[in-house]
Order: sequence, then C-alpha cells, then structure tokens
Amino acid sequence: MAKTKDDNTEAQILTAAKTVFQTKGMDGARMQHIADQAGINKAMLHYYFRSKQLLFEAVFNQAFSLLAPQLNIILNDESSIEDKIKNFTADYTSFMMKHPYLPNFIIQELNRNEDFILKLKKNTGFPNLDKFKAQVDTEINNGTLNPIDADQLFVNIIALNIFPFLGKPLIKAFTDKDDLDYKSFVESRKTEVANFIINSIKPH
Amino acid sequence: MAKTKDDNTEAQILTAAKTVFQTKGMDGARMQHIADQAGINKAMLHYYFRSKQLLFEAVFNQAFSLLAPQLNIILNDESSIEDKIKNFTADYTSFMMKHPYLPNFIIQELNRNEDFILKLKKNTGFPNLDKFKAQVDTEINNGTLNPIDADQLFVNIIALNIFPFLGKPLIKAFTDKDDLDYKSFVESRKTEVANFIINSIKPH
DNA sequence: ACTTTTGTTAACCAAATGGTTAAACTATAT
DNA sequence: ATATAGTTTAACCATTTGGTTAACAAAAGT
Repeated sequence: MAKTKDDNTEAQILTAAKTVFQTKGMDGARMQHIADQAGINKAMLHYYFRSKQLLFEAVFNQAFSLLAPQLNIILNDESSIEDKIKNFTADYTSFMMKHPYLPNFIIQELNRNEDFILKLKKNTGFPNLDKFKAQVDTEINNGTLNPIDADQLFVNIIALNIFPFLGKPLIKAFTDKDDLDYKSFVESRKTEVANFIINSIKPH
Repeated sequence: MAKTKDDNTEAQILTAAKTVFQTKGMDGARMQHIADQAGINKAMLHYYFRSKQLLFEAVFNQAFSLLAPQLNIILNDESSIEDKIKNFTADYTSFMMKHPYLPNFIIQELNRNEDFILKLKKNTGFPNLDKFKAQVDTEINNGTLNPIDADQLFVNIIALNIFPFLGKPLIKAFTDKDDLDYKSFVESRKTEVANFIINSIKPH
C-alpha cells in the first residue's frame, strides 16, 4: 500500500502527486498514475486541482518551500563563514538523503521552464545573498578569509553539496560503487566537503 | 542538389532530434516536432530509426560520446594533478559553453532510467578512475598533495565544473545575474575553480 | 529498357491522455 | 425527515501521439 494515512483527500492527492512528479517529471507523469497511487478516482484530481498544470505547481511550490529554509542556514545565520559552511554541509546533506528526488526535480523543472523561477522570486522568503556577500567581504578585510568573490564561493558551496544528488547514477558508475557504498560516500561528505572548502578559503 | 538532400537525411534527423531531445527530454519530445525541425515527413524518422526509443538512444549515445573524451583529460593524461585540474577546468567549461544543454540532458536521462548507464559502462572508452586514483595516492605519498580520498576529489572537481550548467536558472536567480552577467561569471570560473581546488589540496 | 531497391510522402490508425459530465453518495443543517 | 451543499465515481469525449500503410519517386542494377 503506497497510501499514507492522510485524513483528507486533498492531502492524499498531494502526497501521491509529489511522488509521481518528482520521479517522472511533469512530462513523464500521468494523471491516472497519480490517481492510482492515491487510491482514488482520476476525476478527483481535477475536482481538487483543476488541471495537471495546477497540481504540478502545487507540488513544485511545496518542494521549493522545503529547499529555501535549507539555504537560509548559509545565508542568514549569525555564525562565522566557517561555521556556516560546516553546518550547511552537514544539514543539507542529511536533509537531501531523506529527500533524494528533490534536487533533481527542482533543477529539471527549472530548466524546462525558465520563466517559472520568476514567480518564485517574487515570493517573500526567496533566498537572498546580500547578507552572505557582506559577511564574506568583511571577513576578507579582517584577514580571516582569503580573497574570493562571494558569488563564486556560494556557487562552489552549493555545487559541492547538491551535485552528489544530481549526478548519482554517473558518479556510481565512474567510481564503481553500489547503493550502499554510495550512501556512505555521501555520508562522509558531510564533513569532507566542509573541510575541502575551508581548506581553500581560510588562510594558514 | 543531389548532395545536399540525398547525402544525409539521416544526419539531418539526428541533428534535429538532438536539438529537440536535449531541450525537451525524452518524455517532452514529440516525433512531429523533430520531423518539423528536420524539414521532413514524420514517417522518415521511423524509416531510419524505427522508434522514438531507438532515435533517442542514438542521440543519447552521441551526446555521451562527446562527454567521455572531456573526462579523459583528467583521468588519463600524463601531467601532474595540478595541471590536470587546471586544464580540465578550462577545457570542460569552454566545451560546455558551446554545448550548454548537454550536461542537463545526460543527468536528467540517467536519472530517469538508471539501467541505462549499465549499457554505457560496457563500452570501451567508458571513463575509468584507476589511473587517476593511483596518481592521487602517489602525490599524497610524495607530500605534494594533502591527504584526500581520490573519489571525493574527483566528485568535487566535476561538481564544481558541471553544476553551473545544471543549476543555471537557480544560480541566476540567487545571484541576480542576467544572461550576459552569467556568461562572464562562468567564463571566470575557468580559472577560479582550478585555483579554488588547488588551494585546498596543495600543501603550502 | 526494365526491374529492383531505396527513399519519401500523405493519409490513416489504435492507444493513451488530460479533461468533462451527470448521476450517486454522504454529511450537515434546517 | 428533507433540503442542501460537498464529495466521489463510472462512463464518456476530443485531442494528441507514436507508429503504420500503401502508393509514389528516384536511383541503381541488369
């Protein structure tokens, strides 16, 4: 039984839609498949969400709203850059190990429809780099950080953390790991990645 | 006249199919769209490639065979790790700026069908990490490299280089860049990324 | 010349797909 | 109890989609 114990039908639909959209993508997902997964009639999907597009958007927005708070660890926290990187790397990796389809889903759908992110950007709570950039510049002036462009550093941090979830099949093949090996490989990145970054940007 | 048309209908189809599949993905691509793009009748697609699946595989294999030689820069070249990283970062980024849909296409389709990479792995010329790993270990023993797991280093290198092409819409939104800004941002990564990595792994 | 093979097209087809409808069922309020 | 509003279902519909067919055109053998 894929059916979760949700009392209301709307939530059941969302749960099923999340599973199907995140694994198949918008184009690969089928309304009938979502209905089957939720154990209800296909007409209910339209009764509650009107169209595939609107159901998809509900799922996408929910997925994105899970991601944004994760980024605020690195963007709007009060600790030092070094601590932020350590915390973000550990927290983000833990979080994504629980939601492995999330990164690929978001990346894939944003690439499919570039206009889509404009709507998200209008939301309050859309991640903002201002504070992070100011802090990086301050620490560079203090001499506690090697000179680096804050945007570049930010991209490096998220690249190192997100890529293992995007490129899992590729990395598994290149490094000859099975699923279990890969899990512990990612697990060890919780500290490895932070050390790798800090080693590069901290003077010594 | 005889040359332009007769010579390469098959190639015209492949070119059109490449464009459509790489931008829309397998599920989003339409045979009619590919035929229109190639300026030919839809039945020709089946005449030359039998099915959507086989046409897709032809495109995918061709795309993957473009990627593999790029990786050999870092895997099977004779230079030092430091030079390899510098060369790979510059070359790979230049190459991907010319084929911006390639990374996302490959990642997306490998995630859609995990079995797919098993076929690729059987090909001769599938990237192999053995030499790279041995070299990393040697340089660590020589004291010319800080201790690091070769698999982790490899993933870090490709993550930092590939991610800007996968996450372009996301990064553009976070860092508030238009397409032109983004292009020069990626351009500067040709050296930034190499320096970032080398700074982390070279003793000093 | 003519026969065979290869390339090309328009028309067609069956299945799948997102979406609709009208009727039936359920709970709630009066 | 009965009317009302909300919920659910099976059957249906129009369109899209990958794929086929049969006839036709152009080379290529012979």
